[in-house]
Amino acid sequence: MSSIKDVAFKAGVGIATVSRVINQSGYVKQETKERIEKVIKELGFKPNEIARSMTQQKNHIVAFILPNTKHLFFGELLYEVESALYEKNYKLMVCNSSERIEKELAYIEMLKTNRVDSMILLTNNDIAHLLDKKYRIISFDRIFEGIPYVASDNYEGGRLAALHLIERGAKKFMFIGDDQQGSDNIVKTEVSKRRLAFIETLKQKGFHHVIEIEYPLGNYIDIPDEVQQQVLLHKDVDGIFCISDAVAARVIKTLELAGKHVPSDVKVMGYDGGRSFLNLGKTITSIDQQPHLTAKAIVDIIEHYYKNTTIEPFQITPVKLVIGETT
Amino acid sequence: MSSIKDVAFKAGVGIATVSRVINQSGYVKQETKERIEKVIKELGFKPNEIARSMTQQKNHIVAFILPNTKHLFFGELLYEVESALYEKNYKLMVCNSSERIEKELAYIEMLKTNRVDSMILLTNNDIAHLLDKKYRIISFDRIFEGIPYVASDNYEGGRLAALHLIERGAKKFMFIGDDQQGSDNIVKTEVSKRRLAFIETLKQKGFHHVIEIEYPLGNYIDIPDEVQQQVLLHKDVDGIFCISDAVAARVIKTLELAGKHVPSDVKVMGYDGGRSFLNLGKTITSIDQQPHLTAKAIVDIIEHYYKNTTIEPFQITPVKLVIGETT
DNA sequence: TTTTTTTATGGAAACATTTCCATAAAATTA
DNA sequence: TAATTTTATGGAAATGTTTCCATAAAAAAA
Repeated sequence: MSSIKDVAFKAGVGIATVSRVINQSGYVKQETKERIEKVIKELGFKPNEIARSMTQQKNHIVAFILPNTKHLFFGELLYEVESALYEKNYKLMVCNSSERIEKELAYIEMLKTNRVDSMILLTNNDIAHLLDKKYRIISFDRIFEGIPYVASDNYEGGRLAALHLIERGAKKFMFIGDDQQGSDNIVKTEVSKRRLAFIETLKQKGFHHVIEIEYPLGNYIDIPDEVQQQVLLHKDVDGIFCISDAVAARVIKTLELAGKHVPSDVKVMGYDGGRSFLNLGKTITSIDQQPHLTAKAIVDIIEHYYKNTTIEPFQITPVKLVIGETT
Repeated sequence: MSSIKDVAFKAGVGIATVSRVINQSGYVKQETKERIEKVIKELGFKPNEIARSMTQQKNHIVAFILPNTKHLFFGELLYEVESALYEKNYKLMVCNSSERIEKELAYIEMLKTNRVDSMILLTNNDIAHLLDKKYRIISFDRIFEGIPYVASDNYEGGRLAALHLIERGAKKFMFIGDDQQGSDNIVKTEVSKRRLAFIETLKQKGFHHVIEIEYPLGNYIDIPDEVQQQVLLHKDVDGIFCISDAVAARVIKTLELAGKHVPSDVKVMGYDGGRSFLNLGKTITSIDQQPHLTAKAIVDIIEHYYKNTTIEPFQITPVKLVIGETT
């Protein structure tokens, strides 16, 4: 690979002049510029990004720590984030933490040693104290002291769910979601507002009793048996709001295996947009977090980090009710 | 951030000696080594990976170009590849090409300018001619001249599917899969062996007529209406093998909406392991590509690139029949 | 014309490492 | 003891850029 030196030599100029042409900075005579550009083309010269990172002590790479790309919602979010970053000429590095704090820490170390530009963090571990303020960190859906975050409007999501289930005639409600009594190092999440809004909205409409079922955090794929048993225990429930489509799918299956019909006996809602293309049965009524909007907000904050030093503390993006066949 | 210079100064040694300690190379007196290590700890020194990349002209990053992380199988594969790379201390960069050749090319450019170690390529575009042999490229499931590739045993997958459907009593078969008459720039894929093996195996067992239905390549999420119509046209078919679980799910839904029962009327198989956690209805009988094995094979080849210069031309990993409720 | 400003250019330092080479001390062998 | 080998160390070059600074030519202003 030819270097800037080769270009300078062949064009009969100094390397500083070539650098100015590449970066379109400073003064360069039109004639000289054209000559240099011609040589660049001839040699097929491309600036070495590593050397550039060297002088600038940063590398135009954004790292994304998330639990697991196997989870459909995360796959979608990853897709949207990568697309949005690509537009701005950033590269994306991915870390599946599997919720393991040691892997998260290893990647944070990488953030420092590789001079990664910024890092998007999606975790339930409280690692805020390890994050020096000088690093550009954006949290998704989790609130860490002093760190900007992006989340979709979880409160509105919960509210829409409540209103929709009421509208469809449900009278007795259940919420199935994250365990709020988690261990010490679990951080405050925006997600918890789904539950809050659901319950508050129902209360406003005169429904004061909501059955709440907890399931262990971080368990994105398998839903524990005890949750399924709990679901079947409350036979009079006719409106269920689940923390995610994945949970909703399991709940629906549990109900149907037990002889209940969805939606005529029980209406069930999920969360994440019901976009599963491997959906064999009914389409799920769901709240769409519109990951393209959250991704855009994340990238906006990353850009913001560059232009201003004052940082937008947080961004809440709108959600949307998607009506399927389960309500 | 403190540099190797700071460490050298504080420990009263030259920077070359510190470098030797960091890299465990050359001679360093035990006593000196301990003193340096103490200083490293005190200063919290971490070697700057960008500077390291600078001298070595490579950066311990592997890029993965794939169509779309929203597709569950790709999400799984990505997960496994990242996990396997992490063990070997590589970082993973992700590119969703959306099958757009210009985005693939932009990332290949990046491979060159960023001195990325190696690149995993999953594409239907024939971009082999653009890939200089000096770059470390591994192809997944696609065959490019002179480029090593990894694929799961697609032939065996097709064979297992045929045998299983026969065993379950099917008599009249259908295959639904990738359009083989694609445009010029579509490359030879390992995937095509699924179809081949399916048909050959059926022939061996005395079933000579298999209905083949094509659907446009690269269409991972939506399955065209014409495919659905074709499926319903052949009313006597009782054994269907689909190119992926995503396709199978749609086919099953199509059949059931038309009043056919799966599996009593028609047996349907998919491909990719049937692991959809948003599976509302039946679990799908499928061929598991065991992405953890393909991921390991990919990383093995990447490692191989370093140790030997002669390259293993390809690796075929085993598949597994997973029996669900659709056969 | 002289002075000032603007335009144009290149040399060299800096970024943080690794590695080659030279040198010297210590250990081993003759 | 002398010669050789092994161990130990540091200086300096090299990696490919950007950027600061100096210098000079050209253009504008006085």
